[in-house]
Amino acid sequence: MPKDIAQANITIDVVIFNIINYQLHILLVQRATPPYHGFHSLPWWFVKRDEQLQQTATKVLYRETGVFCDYIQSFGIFDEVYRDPRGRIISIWYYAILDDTTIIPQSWVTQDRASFIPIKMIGTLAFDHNSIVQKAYEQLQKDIQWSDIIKHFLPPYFTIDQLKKYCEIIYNRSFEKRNFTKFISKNFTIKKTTQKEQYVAHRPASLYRFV
Amino acid sequence: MPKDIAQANITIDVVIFNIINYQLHILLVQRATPPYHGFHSLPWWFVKRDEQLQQTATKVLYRETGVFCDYIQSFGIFDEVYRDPRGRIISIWYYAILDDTTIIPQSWVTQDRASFIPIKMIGTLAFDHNSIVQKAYEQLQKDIQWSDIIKHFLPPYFTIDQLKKYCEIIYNRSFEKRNFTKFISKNFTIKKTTQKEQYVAHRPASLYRFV
DNA sequence: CTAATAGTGTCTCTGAGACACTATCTA
DNA sequence: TAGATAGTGTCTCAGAGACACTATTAG
Repeated sequence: MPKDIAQANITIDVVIFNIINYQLHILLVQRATPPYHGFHSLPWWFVKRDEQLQQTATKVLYRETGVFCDYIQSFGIFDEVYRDPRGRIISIWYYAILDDTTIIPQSWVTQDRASFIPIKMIGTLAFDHNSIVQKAYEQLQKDIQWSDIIKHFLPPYFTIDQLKKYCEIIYNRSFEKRNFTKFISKNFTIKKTTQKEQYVAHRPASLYRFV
Repeated sequence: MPKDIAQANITIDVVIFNIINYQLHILLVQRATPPYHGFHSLPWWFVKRDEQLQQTATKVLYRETGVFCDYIQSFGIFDEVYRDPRGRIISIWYYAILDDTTIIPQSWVTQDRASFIPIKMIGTLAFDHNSIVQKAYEQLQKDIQWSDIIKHFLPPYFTIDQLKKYCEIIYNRSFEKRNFTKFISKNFTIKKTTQKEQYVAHRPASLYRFV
């Protein structure tokens, strides 16, 4: 093996999406040290010797939320040739989706000041994290067109109206009820259950689930 | 920095696409050493200390073809936790597009037995390279929907029929001439020139170019 | 003129968008 | 019954597909 091969440290940055109160949120951590002291940044960590990248991403998610999720996906790489004496660092970006019934434990595994911030309220982040968030959001919008990924935002049982609202949030546009119903019954593999929503002061909607 | 952080070597694997004689080809190299001795594999190389990943990808392309191209794009990562004493290796996948007028120099920079193989003729490749090629092809098809990437396959001046045939090759389906004309004039930024194709025994078609 | 492909007119069909209607539940 | 949302019927419009037509070149 040639002598001048890069020996890089690898870090995983994770953009964690969650829809709370019908608003798209992202998990951010407040930095306690320079640089960018006090600024929000994406949660990240180093890949350890015997870890797959995906494992590290899962661990970063767990460390900040106390939960695991079933959808975590790589969407890009950032490589800057550092002159840092500690060596070169390569960042690999992941995004993860949490469904809105996930209960985030109150006591985090770490002491990081992590919180979900509405994506529309995000200010200036540390490093180039604003552009990473933007790229993750664009990737999410693209990926959702090719699959059933939207289901990872939803609880196991949901109403058509809820699915419609979640789609509207991700796509940042509105859909007409009738046309939306026609679209999903043609393009999604969802199934009507015999159950109905409860505690509503009107005709209750049927609950559906992904099959 | 913690002690148990992965110090990985990074390699770049490149899937080089080219349309030759109206067939989609991929550049493959015949392996001269075990493992998979004699099998075809994708061209690859290590990232050097002071190189950006993209630079390495460009160099891999140059080394095998003697040319540079203006479209080269990352589309995935492969990480296996090697127990190899030389250390961990992470592979980053790129795909590149060459246009069909590119003259590939006869004497390669390296002595690798590199050749363009029609994608439909590819047999069993070394390692998991069959699945990488498949992923690259899928990514190419997706990316082309969002942009003018098809132009990188084409010479600077081309006819509508040529553009149509190239689209048919990438999408692996046929288009109807009239509808295709309507589609591209609405969705592509191409411009008719005053030039016409030459040496044809029939009405010559106008030449177009991307703007 | 003929042969061949370039390039266009227009009908159909499918699916998104718009909007009004009926259905079914609680209070 | 009133109020509210669930769920459906159907018209319109834009774009893809199909197909036949006219245009223009070489020989």
